[in-house]
Amino acid sequence: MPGEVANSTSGPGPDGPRRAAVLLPLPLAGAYDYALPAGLAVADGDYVIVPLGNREVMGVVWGQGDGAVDDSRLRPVAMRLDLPPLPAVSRRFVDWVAAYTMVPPGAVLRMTMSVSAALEPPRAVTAYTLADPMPEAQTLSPARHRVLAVLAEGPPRLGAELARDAGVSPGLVRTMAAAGQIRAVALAADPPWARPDPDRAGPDLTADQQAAADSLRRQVADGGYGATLLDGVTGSGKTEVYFEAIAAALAGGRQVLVLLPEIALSAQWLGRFAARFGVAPAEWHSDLAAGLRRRTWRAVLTGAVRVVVGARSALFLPFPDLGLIVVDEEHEAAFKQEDGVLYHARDMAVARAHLGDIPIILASATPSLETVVNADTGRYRRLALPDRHGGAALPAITAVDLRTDPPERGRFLSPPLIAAIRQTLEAGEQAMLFLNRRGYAPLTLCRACGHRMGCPDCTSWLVEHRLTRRLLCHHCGYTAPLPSVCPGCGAANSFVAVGPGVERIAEEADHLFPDARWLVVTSDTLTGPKAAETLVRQVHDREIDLLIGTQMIAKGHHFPWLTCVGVVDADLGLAGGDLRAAERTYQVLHQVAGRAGRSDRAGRALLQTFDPRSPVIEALVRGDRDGFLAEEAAARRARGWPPFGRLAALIVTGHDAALVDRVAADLARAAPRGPDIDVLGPAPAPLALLRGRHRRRLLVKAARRCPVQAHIARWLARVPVPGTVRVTVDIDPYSFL
DNA sequence: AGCACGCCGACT
DNA sequence: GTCGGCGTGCTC
Repeated sequence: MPGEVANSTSGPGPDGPRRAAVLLPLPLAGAYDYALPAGLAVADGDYVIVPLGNREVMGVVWGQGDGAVDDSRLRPVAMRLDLPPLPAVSRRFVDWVAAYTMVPPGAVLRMTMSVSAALEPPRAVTAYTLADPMPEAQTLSPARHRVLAVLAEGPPRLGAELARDAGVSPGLVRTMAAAGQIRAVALAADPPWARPDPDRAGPDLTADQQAAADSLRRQVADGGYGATLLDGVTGSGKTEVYFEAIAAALAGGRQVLVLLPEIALSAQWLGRFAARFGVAPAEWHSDLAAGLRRRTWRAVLTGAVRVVVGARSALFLPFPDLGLIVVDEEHEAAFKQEDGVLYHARDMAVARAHLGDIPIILASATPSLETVVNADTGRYRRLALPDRHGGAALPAITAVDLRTDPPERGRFLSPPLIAAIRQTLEAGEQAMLFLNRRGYAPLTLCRACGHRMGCPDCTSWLVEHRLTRRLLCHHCGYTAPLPSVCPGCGAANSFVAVGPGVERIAEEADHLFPDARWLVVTSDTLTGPKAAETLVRQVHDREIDLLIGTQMIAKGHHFPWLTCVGVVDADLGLAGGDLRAAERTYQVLHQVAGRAGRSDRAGRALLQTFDPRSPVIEALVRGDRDGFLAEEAAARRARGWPPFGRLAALIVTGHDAALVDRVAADLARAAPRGPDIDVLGPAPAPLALLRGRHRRRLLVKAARRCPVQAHIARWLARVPVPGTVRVTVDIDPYSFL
């Protein structure tokens, strides 16, 4: 109401100016207080523009202000934006995530507002329609006639569209408008969002799928918080099952969020969604075009968008009426954000569901141990889909012992694997070679002096990439051409490539199978949704015989003629001190193996390993996922590791190694210790030097019920840290680098 | 996050 | 002698 004075946020006293706390999307310690000018009424959640220093920034009203800053220092709120407020549940979520991850709330708010010009009103666009009066026909060229003919058929058209349909240049359209031969009109830029239709008939479900779908539908209809693990083997049709839960939420008039680990590779997912609901969902990910990003963000806030599918950042969209969250491939490490605000999107999604009092579905063929334990203890419900859709069998997995069946010297494919691929190709079927390492060789050394090519800014070797003829640091992106002489001794032609990357495997495959049409698939070669689409089509049309790739080829595409998968180095992920190394190796190898034989053709997978007796390899060969998880759970319980205990990492970084060491040592001395909490370290991080900054790590190990954040907050408060040294807290770390 | 203020090398 | 590199500190 214009001129209204009383409102929910003004404070504190009757004498001073009315004030409002405004949270800014910046890493400040908390909300700042601003004065409310007479006549401006604001409520919690309102988007406002406020002065900050010599600029103006957008923020969100966050309560009434605590009065800690003197009235005289207050600056006035510049304006309130004409937008629906940030919903209360989103505000509580921001505060909750900030407290949990130990970052300033403004840093979390930034993730809910990460839209350039999000708050500008929709930009009007120019469209064209027939002029009145019409120009005299005989004076016009054929091209101009075509423009008029297109416009005569219907509503005003956008310039680019009109030009395309009339087969003329966009310039001609503008020329005609300037000459008054057609008329320019302003149109609202935001066309309405198509609504997914929950009542369309879905695909036929098996009895198992139907039972699971019915159960999920009931839960969504009943509403309220509840987490469900949808545990289905590869190819069991999990997606179709949770689509029914989405349908139920849509039928109830609620919004839905689906989180996927890799939105770029989800063309097939989008196709299935469109088949079920008639239209595509709204997408949300980091490389959305600016205009679409702004439009999508606004439409989520106004409720015009009903379903969003996105990467982890979609979790922070301002849904006013979210009724269901689905996290697909919930075990994926890609859900852990590893820079900026360090959070795990799956865990935060569960918290979001809790705060919103709505159901959440976690889907996976190889669920994380965390989720499995939550299901076992009854915190989560479990719905199992044990059978492959259409009765297709899981591939037979065998281990190839590299000690008894070694490759030729200087090569990486063993005789049994070569034979299997040859057989597959001769049968006219497709094969895949998996190696989770980009480039040609992970290490380049000088045969003459032993010099190893390392990154100047990181503790890591430079990886040779033959496609680009360069050395590349996979940690910081440093790149340099391969030098002509050794920087250590000056010898020429002395470099040897040590170890394989996918490019080297491709070279070997090309030599072994000269007639096969092969393709290397990595993040270097598969750069966008377009490229992914092309790849899928090429494999589908059998223009490719052999795929060679990294993790990117492990993802859920169904290729009916792909019947043989070779894992070049099954031991690769097991090295290093990562507590989830075995679990992750199981998940990724299971997923890769599952690419083979998904239709009526039997598939097989061969794992090259130096340790076929390791629990991971044995479990994969036996197909004993649950046995593996039980063993893994027992081991972690015995050591008090997650999910039976809690971890947090402190990473101390700075340019001055000695100073970093001193701060890390000071922190260790002041560390909290007790029956429920212990601190290990400091140790140089495995990447002791990253992007030119020296790193030391401390690891906090605590009991499950220990309030780790409170301990860490008190701890950091009693250790002075110079400004040049940064201490980052990683709650529930996934990476130990 | 910006943006200004603050001290040390290559230019007119 | 200045221009400007980015390290450090502040923004209600």
